[in-house]
Amino acid sequence: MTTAASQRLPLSRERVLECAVALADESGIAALTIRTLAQSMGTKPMSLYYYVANKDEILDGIVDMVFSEIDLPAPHGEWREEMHRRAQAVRAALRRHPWAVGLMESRSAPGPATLRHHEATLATLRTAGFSIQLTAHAYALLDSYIYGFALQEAALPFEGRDTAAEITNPIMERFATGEYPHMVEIAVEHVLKPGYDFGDEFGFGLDLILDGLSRLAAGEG
Amino acid sequence: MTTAASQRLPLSRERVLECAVALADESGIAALTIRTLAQSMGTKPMSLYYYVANKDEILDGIVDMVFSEIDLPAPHGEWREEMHRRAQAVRAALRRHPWAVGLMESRSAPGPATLRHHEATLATLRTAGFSIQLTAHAYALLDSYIYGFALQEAALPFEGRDTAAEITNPIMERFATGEYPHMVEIAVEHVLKPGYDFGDEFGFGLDLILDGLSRLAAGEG
DNA sequence: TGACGCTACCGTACACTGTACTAAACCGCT
DNA sequence: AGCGGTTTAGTACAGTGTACGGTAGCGTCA
Repeated sequence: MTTAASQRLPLSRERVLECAVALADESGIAALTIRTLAQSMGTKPMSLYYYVANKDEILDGIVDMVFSEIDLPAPHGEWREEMHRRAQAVRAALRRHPWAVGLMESRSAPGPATLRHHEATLATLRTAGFSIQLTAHAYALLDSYIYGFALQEAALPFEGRDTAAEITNPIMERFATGEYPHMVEIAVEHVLKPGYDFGDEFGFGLDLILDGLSRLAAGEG
Repeated sequence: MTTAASQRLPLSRERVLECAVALADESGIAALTIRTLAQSMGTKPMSLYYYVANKDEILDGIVDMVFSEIDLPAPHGEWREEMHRRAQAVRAALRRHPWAVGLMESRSAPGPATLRHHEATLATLRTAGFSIQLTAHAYALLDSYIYGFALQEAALPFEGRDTAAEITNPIMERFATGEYPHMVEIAVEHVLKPGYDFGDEFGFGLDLILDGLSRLAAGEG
């Protein structure tokens, strides 16, 4: 009686979304099709439609799964510390799941985890004494920066420390014409230096933004 | 002799890309298929493949077309003014072509217009006396903010001034449970006020970032 | 006992996608 | 007139989301 069917976990909406995230992480969002997803779960395509209305719902669902991995900021903590931690946490999540950045543009129905995340962030700023206006400004600014940075990271053809050189060198040769001297300069003198990691640039911008907000918050409070 | 065929413009790579941009603007990037594109040009799908290797090349091409619409910054101008103008120009272009933001994540082969744009921007910062390190930091920061803002704008279900209210009101009713008090507060006291336009938030963050960079540049120079 | 409906799952079929392969039409040359 | 490269089309195929219609196993009730 130990058939494959009896051994495998029962289907559920949760499990469908978990497997969808895993599949997108491994093979990219383009490889996430109803058929491959069903196969990865040991089922047939149409079985999934019992738990999920359509593929769009899967896409909305996995974006919300990503938010559910992110620790919420503490509304009564020190705002700058909380915003710093949150920013790093969001970036880390988007790095683990690069497909999520591109997905956000097309999905407009936020899930419960997403809403909880937004709510906790707004609460932290308001509790710290930010005016409504400044809260809105700050949130738009911080999220724009975080998402934009994640977008650029996702677009990079290399990942992490040192690997830049291997990839970039062949490309650089096309630039030997001298048409792009400043790009070459930045590449040679900065990006191709050993130990370079684009991800390290994140902290610079984040601190600059938080410094600017500090100044404004002090002026308000 | 005035057949449809003789009247229509001759095909060319340029025209294929122009029509692709127009189609994506009108109907969204998902509607841009080889068949719909061919139909919009009054020809048959396979004819396009003479001018373009495959669909990926079309996608790379239209991203580059978007960059080609953006005025280059002047390397010898006042850097802050040039960066301000450039940021606004990029955002405006990404607003006209919202699909471009999502596309950037998946395309990693930059076209000539894209490269020229990067080169001119880097040149402006370096000419203004920014160190290599600060130039790299500043560029990553500015572009992250611009792209992230455009991403959020593209995800909004409404567009421009005032229309927020019409869309948001029905959604708000679901929040009447009191689970998200701060989101409701921001919505009621800020977003739903007459004259609100999310796009106006762009200037706030941009000025904050440029202020921060000014301080650092002054410290360097 | 047998009819019933509910849950969980699946097989088939259809319209649509990108594009490989093949063939035909066109056009400037000798 | 005929050749050869350039340009355009037709057909076909595998892969996509999913509508439609099952089926197998259950508990409930007459």
